[in-house]
Amino acid sequence: MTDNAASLTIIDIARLSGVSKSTVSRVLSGAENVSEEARRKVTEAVEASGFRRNELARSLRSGRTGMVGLLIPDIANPFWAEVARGAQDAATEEMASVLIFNSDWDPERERRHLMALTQSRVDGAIVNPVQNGLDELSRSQVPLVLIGSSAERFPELPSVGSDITQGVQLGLERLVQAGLGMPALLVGDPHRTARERFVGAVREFGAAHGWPVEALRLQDGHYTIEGGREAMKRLLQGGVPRVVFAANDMMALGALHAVREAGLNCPEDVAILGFDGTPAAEVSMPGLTTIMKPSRDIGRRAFELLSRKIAGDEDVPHMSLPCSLVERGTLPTREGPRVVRGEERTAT
Amino acid sequence: MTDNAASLTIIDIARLSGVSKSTVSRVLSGAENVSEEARRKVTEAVEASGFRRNELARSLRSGRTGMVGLLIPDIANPFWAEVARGAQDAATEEMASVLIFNSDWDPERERRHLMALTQSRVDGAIVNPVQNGLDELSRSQVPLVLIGSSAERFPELPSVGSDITQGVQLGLERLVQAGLGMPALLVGDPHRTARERFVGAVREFGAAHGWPVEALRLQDGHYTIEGGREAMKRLLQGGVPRVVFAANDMMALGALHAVREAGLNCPEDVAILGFDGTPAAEVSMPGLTTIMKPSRDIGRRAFELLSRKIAGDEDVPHMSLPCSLVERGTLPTREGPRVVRGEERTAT
DNA sequence: GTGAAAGCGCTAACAG
DNA sequence: CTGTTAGCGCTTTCAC
Repeated sequence: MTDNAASLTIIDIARLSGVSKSTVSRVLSGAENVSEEARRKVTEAVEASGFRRNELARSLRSGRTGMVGLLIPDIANPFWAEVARGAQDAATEEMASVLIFNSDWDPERERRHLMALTQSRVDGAIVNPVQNGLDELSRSQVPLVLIGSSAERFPELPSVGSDITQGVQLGLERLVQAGLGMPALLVGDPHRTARERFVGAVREFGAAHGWPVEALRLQDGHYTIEGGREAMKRLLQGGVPRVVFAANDMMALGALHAVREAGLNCPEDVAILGFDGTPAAEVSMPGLTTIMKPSRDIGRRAFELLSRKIAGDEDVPHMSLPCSLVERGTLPTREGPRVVRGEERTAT
Repeated sequence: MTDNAASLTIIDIARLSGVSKSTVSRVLSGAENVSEEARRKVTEAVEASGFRRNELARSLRSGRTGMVGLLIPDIANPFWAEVARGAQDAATEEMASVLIFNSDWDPERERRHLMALTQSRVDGAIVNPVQNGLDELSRSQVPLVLIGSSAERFPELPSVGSDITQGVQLGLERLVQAGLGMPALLVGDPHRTARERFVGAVREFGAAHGWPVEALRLQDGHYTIEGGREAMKRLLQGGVPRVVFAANDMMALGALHAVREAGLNCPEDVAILGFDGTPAAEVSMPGLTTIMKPSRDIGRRAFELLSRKIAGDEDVPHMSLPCSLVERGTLPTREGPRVVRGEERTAT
């Protein structure tokens, strides 16, 4: 094996195997119309020399890089890490790779990374938009798939998100089965569309089940453990609720702390249901029962949709992936731990 | 602004601004020897047309892609996600981007991704090696920086890791300050070099402090919550230790569960110290006091070293980054919560 | 200071 | 089936 295999070109291989560079190219890209003889000679030369085709040149010529961009708020956030992993898995299967950028929920960074993306000539991009003006990308013709609830602001673009309405229903049904009534709600940032969706779904379900929704108790708080603990404390001051449903796991975990600190027991005195599916929810005592968002699947499906769009498919749909219920210890027991899933929905 | 700005080339800009494409290229790459007049005209044309230079063509010509590869076991693992984030942050500052691949600790996958990396002509790569044969990459001349404790198998390559000896000392010093004696140890996979390092550091410290190290209690278990819980149960059967030091946070968390289940209190009856710094350790009750590995910094420094190596620096060092102590609730209190840091070390 | 010309390594017609 | 011939869009001598 040659040592500086890196600098070998297809011309060297052509010389080594006594054919033209076109033939080498054909063999390399697995074309059919090549004689066995030629294929063998080329293959041998390639293996003997350790040659690797220069993907850069190939991309320049073919216009395809085999790379897609992924623009998310923060890879260090477990939810987004799962999404990224899903996208990578799908990409790997199609021999593609993923370029990841973090926006930190900052429109300016988002804009800059969007530019970097288009310049590096990715074949397409998956983005969780934090701003309204997606001009940069939509103008630059890069095939795009949106992820997350904020995607709804761009109905013209394909998207995949979690079906939070279905998730809420799943949780609420679990509550009625356990004989619990309407939960008090712990919710986060009032500006996110996710919050409205969450509360709306609870109201709807409640109305359909004869709950006194006008008396629904809502406590706002910051989207963190501390925020959840404090919101729960405030809630407790207005009377101990039999069950609380938090819009995210961190707040639910904080609520669990607050319940304990108030000298109450979970799930005996107050039951808690979370929403997210963060790994951290597994380690609390008791473990948090929660509605899990299909994070990894979101990434995977987003890549698949993007793939279709890159291939020229005109009407790539909006997808809503079902949440699942993961039973741990913060709700009164039913028949033991299990996972309930919903069905995937697609709309164009 | 033109609509299909994507398909514009530097020749179009040349025509639009009435200069040659060489001049356009010069302006674009910020060369000095260009008249103000020309620079202005080109700049205007670029802005008016929304032109974006094709990085692919640039890369092909210049041999630089501005991309580095990052090959880690699993981006969905919080530790590696932090490492990735650190590398990305550093990369962004230098206008570079990061291509992430997951090996899942599988040598075969590692090999395949390594090949993909070299073919996409990244400028260099940061890898956590899972196998001994790094032939693929080392042969292919791609600048490389290793991360993680397994990096030591390749002394010829620059690397950055966490100083686990220092981390262990930090924890142990904290124990003696709290008046606690030699801890029982909860350790994971016997084959990883990390384990030996951990135990070795405890023995060394113990010997220096007159501990009866020959009586050191060691309990093996799987590197998970469940594994920790079971290992702790076994340990408990041989007598309740005053304090246990787990080689990783998941096991420590499991131990916490086991202690509770045995009707004991933490930290009153048995104190627990973890090692890792996973976010999940924050949510237990009490929160886990632990030694935190400098994960994000590892990623950042690795990128910086790689950058030097790409720039042609011949003697890029091995780096050992200090761990820090994060106080939460599983050790008897001292003066309240705080973080203690160590110092960074470099060796060539 | 500027333009012309020659590629970077590969793919894709187009003839044979 | 195979070789020849043009480029992909850009950078980079090399003259002027």
